Amino acid sequence: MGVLSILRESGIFGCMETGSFASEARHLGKAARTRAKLMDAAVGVFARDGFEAASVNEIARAADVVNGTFYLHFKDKDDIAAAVAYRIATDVTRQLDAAMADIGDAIERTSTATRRFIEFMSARRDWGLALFRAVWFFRDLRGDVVNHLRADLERGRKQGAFTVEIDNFLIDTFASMTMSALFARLNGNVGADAGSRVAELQLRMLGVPAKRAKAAAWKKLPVLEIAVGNEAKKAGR
Amino acid sequence: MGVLSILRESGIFGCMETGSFASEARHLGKAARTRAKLMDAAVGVFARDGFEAASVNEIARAADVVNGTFYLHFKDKDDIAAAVAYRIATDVTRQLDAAMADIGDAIERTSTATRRFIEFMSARRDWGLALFRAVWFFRDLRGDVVNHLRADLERGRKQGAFTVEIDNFLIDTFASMTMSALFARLNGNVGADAGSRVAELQLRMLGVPAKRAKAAAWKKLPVLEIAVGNEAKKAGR
Amino acid sequence: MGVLSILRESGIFGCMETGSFASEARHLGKAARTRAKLMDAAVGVFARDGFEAASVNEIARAADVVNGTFYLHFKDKDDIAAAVAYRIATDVTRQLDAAMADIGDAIERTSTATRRFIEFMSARRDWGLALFRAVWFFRDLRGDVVNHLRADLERGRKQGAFTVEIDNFLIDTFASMTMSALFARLNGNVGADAGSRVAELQLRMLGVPAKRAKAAAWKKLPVLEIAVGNEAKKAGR
Amino acid sequence: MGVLSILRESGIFGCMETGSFASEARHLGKAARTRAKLMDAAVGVFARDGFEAASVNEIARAADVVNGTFYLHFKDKDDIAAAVAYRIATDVTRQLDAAMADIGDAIERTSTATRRFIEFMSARRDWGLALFRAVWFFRDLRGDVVNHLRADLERGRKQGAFTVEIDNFLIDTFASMTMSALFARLNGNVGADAGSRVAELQLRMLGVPAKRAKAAAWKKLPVLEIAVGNEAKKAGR
DNA sequence: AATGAATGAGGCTTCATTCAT
DNA sequence: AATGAATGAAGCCTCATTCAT
Repeated sequence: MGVLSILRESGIFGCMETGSFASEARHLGKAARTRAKLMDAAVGVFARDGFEAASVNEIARAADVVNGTFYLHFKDKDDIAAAVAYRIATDVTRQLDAAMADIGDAIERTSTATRRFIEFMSARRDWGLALFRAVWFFRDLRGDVVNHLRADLERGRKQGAFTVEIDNFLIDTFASMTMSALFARLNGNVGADAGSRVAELQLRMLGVPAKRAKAAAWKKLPVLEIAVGNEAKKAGR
Repeated sequence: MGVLSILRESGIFGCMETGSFASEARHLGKAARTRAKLMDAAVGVFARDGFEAASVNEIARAADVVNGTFYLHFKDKDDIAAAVAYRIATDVTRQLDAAMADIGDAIERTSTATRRFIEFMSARRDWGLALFRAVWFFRDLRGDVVNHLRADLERGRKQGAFTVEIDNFLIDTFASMTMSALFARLNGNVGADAGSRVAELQLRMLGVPAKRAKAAAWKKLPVLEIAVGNEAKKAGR
Repeated sequence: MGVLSILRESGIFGCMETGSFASEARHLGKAARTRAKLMDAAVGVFARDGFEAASVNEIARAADVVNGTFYLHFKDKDDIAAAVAYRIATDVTRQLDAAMADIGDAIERTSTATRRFIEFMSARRDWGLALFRAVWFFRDLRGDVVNHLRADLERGRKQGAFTVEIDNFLIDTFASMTMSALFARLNGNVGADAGSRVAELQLRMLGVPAKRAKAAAWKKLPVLEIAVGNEAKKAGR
Repeated sequence: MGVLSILRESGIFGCMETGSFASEARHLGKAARTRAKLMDAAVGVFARDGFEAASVNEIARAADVVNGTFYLHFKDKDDIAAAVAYRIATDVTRQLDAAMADIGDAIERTSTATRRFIEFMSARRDWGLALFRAVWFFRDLRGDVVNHLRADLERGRKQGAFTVEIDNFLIDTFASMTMSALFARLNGNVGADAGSRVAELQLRMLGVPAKRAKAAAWKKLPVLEIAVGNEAKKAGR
């Protein structure tokens, strides 16, 4: 079974009408469902208005509960933002892990991480935009993701594939390139190849020869094959 | 006269007590002086509190005028932000132009632009932080600066120094790397070599051979030489 | 049996962990026990936060039941306050009655009532503080206690011991002196002799000669003697 | 000229329609007038609802300004309460001082202070009720008044007129008697002789012989003579 | 030009109370 | 009997904006 089918089964690339959190909480208690509704609403409002401009009232309204209900579930705006950030970080990390479980080569891993991250976050438009509008409050998201990234970069360094020093500065630079590409993608300033484009640039920056960089960054990801294929569907479920 | 001396005479690297805008407006009418005071105050407040959290009252208080006076000069917070952004963009552009007036080589120009920009914005800590805290409202700042950048990148492409396609996506990526380095610098996460470090990475990304990239990015900038000596003026370039 | 042993057996001077009301309701139905738990909690919260600042939610939390349960037992905060006040008034009256059953002399009765009241309410710190923090809502408490007081004062008047007119104004004044002493005691502004001190002042005010007033107010109360001795039991009644 | 005529001329016993603070601020700036209006309104609301139940919104409404205006003049409810308490304390102290300037005998001073205080506070019904409903927040009021009281009591002790020890406990008891009488007066439970009645009781308590106590407490205060007489006006000064 | 008092909308938060389970 | 989620009114406070002086 291919990578994307995993994603698919997890419901992540499914329809978003009811909100990702809410649909996961469908079978939980009432409180959990309301909490999830609020979190979905918060993501939406953060995405639309940005974190600062978002108001608790607005989040509650978007979640279709009265404002008082909000405080039954969260202490304040920071609280729900932290909850959302944590959930997104967890989800992203889990998905990337799954998507890259069987890739050993550092060059492949590095470019795949960038491409999958952008793919994933643009599929969940609200998440991506919320990230975009509230970067500073989604700081936590960085932790895990960055740790994985660092590991891959260091592996590449040891394998001799990358010729730059791996430190926080490099990682920040690398990450900001990915973010910039994601934002361009979300804003419609670039097509579906945003991931490949930026991945290629990143590899070049790291010291990968141009040719190899292009090959790795544009290599078809198993995903696509599975997405269209027939036997995939069988395998799908 | 050398590059830095231009910067110096412009008062930019001097002390900031009275605020950059106010000191420039010293000889203008009272209205212009108040307007400048407000703009300086706004930069400071944006830098300290971020754009969203900044309040008109706070800006007025920081400018030492009553709140009502604000509205004599600006329509609202967005208005003053735009004015500030425009002035900063103009200043930055002018300074970079001056600093790079006599550099012909695209590789040199590109890396110098990045390094000077970071140098300049970290010297004017408030400007940098305001940019940092209010990126979205300083969007306009991009316009001019980006145009110059595009010109240099295309020149490099034509000269055969750069081997990537120059389009908006590349420019965004390039700019986000510079920004990321500036922010790291302002936050104290990296030393004074932030400019060189990121410039080297940018050149590698653009296709400049590692050795050449390192040489260009870390080359001593004429600045210092020019600042002290007389013959430096000759040596300047 | 002596006076204090009555107090002791009633559990009043014992430890307060479970709350006075709750421990009395130990053998009643579940509803009664919950009601008692709520009343104990209410006293505690009134004592800590004052009546106005106390919230139904807080009382319920302190009683370890959910907020909805409160309304099964009381209409609102006033309702539970009234219930608490009634119970406290009843208890106090009962205890004072018991403690003074065998005292005939009006001077003795008057000073003993004041001293016992202060002793009793400072032993039950929560009750005293609740009284202190919610005087206006414990108005009802006055009724019974005041009636007894009036009887003693009038008796003293008839016996010729007191030389002032006994009316509501005098009783209010007398009561406010006792209260003031209790509050000073609860606040730690005066020691265990608060009762004797104020009783002496009250007797002087009523017209009792200074010497006699001092003697009556500072006379050792039977309590202690009775509490330990055996013959005390005889003396008891 | 007699004491009361001073009070009268000061406008204090005059009509209260516009509020004591506001009428004093009539000739000050707009801000001061609004501030005074708010303080008058606050006294009224405290008197009606008590301090805890009073809301900033309600005070603003009573002062006929919008709620936002409140915060232009006071930080919060505590702030205005402190301002009001300070003003009342100052006024009361000043009036009592004036009313007792020429009394030397401690017995006279003590009973006059009590009687004047009650007279003064019941004339300013709102002040008295506010004191009544918000004792804890008018703590500051005690400071000055109590210091004067202490001085008079100690003077009496030294003169041999009082035979009790003068300490905080006694002063608290004494003050609570005065308060109790004031409250009875405000509630209509006692007539205009409340001051004399309680003053007599206080003197007895302090050790003044019954006869002397009665004489001092019920002695006509110059006020009354002046209020009615003609020659008083001459004598006034 | 500037002042600064006033406005009123809107955000945050708590809490008494109800109601379906 | 008890639960606990939800409600919505009401209180607190800030702030952009206006306006008379």
